[in-house]
Amino acid sequence: MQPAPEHSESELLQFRRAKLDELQKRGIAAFGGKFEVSHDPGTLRKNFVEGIDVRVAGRILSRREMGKATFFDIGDITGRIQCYLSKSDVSEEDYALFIHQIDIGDFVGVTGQSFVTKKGEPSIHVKVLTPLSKALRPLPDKWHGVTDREIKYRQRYLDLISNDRSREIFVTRSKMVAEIRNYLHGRDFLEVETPMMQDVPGGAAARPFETHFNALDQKMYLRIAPELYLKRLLVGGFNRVFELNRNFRNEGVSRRHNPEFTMLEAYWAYADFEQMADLVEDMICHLAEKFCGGLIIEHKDEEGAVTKTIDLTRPWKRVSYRELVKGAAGEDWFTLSKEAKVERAHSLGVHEIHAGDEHHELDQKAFEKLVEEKSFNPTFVTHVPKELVPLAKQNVADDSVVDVYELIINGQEISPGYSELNDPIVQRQRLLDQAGEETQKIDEEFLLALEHGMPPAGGIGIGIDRLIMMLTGAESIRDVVLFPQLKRKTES
RNA sequence: GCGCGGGUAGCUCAGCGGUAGAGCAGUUGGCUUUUAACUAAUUGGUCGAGGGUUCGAAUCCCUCCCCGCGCACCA
Repeated sequence: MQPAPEHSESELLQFRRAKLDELQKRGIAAFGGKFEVSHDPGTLRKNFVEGIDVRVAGRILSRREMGKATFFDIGDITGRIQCYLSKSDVSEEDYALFIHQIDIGDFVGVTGQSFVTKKGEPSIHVKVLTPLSKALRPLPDKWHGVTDREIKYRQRYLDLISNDRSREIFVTRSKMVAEIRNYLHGRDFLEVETPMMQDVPGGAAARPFETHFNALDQKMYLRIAPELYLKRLLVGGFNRVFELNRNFRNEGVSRRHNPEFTMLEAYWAYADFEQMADLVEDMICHLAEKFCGGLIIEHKDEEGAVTKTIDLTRPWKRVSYRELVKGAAGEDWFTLSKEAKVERAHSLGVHEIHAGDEHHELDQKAFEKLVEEKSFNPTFVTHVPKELVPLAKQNVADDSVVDVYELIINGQEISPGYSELNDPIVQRQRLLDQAGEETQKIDEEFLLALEHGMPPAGGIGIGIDRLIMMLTGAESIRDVVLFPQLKRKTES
């Protein structure tokens, strides 16, 4: 891509260009090549050993010039380490080169010895400094970093360079995702990849993104869920299987929604939703203990004050949907007329509710506003009305509800779990009932697979982004997604 | 899509009808254990874009663009 055309290049950029020219004039590779490193900057500082030879590379993040000597910090995603360069160690010419041609923001390699300064700072006494890459633009404010949300998201690299907190979140996310895979592999789940481009977008109720397959001249959709393919694998004999990857939903963006989001789905043959709840509870606690220092998760604001505390101590509450709604909206809620429900909701401060809706929609609205958004500690909501969940088994004792849980933590749904519906005849009818109102196509290939026999199974989905938000205390999904979707920035 | 808030130097922000400001970064110096180093001097702006009101607009009005928050759709 070409750099954006500018009326007149700012002085800042001109100086850096001039420095680049000077380096090249002297035959120094401004954009260097291989540099063998013995340590990463942050790793060296963490496991510091004094008096050893080291070769470390990184970006210059700050510097403190003191005449004939200079301290500077180099760093990367692992952290930073201080370097000390003295005029007496290098030639006058080289020292001047460092002062005048090397900037904060440049990548350099340092060769030298580890030592500790008077003030106790682990440092590298630099003997050779190797320019590795010239930065033609300056870094954000060294103290405040980038705070402009738009720059944070559009130029995430600047956020990562300058904000410790962002760096920590994304490193933690990566480790958590790896640990989730380990956890499932350790329980003999096989990871698979199923189509992201689908002919019939199924497995959830959501508007899909559309695309076109030129070679076949056919409309395709980005998947809204992998569920119907993973169930085909249950039919095929994969008795423990999972997929951890992206879903796409063509809907609004918000603090809790990114149109592409990461979902874990796992299916376990011969299990039921309660066994899946045990699995999820154990897995999330495992992550919290491994990465968050325990089961008490504190969310903090900018100043470090605790704004929210989530207690993951087991066992987690398991309560039926109706009990929760009754507890929040009144014991008589389910006996009320539509109008009475709306009136009751208004009196409880819920105004986004309309008498024109079906009863189950009114119930769901009351649930979302009065229960879900106010539940921070984990709650497995069980016995959910069947209208809301067409792919789960109906309860034997009460066929108006399904054998599922919906796990609520941090005021959001983090994970649903089902006893999966494996009766092809009932499944067809349930899909038809839903398709009627949503005008969705039926995935006949999926039903064909079910007709060949799918073992009874438990299944889960876990919204990974929201899970990471909950565990890291991020307030917005954009703080746990490296490159969140933003509107195209037009010339103006 | 609707409502509210925001967009000023590379970054963080102040200014809110009367000559465009500060800190950091940058530039030129001083300083060989500093760490938001210190210190002297100094450069840097189509005030998001376009239109209007006014003697005069970063500031008031209109339209548009982008970001954030809330609502709606949804996980």
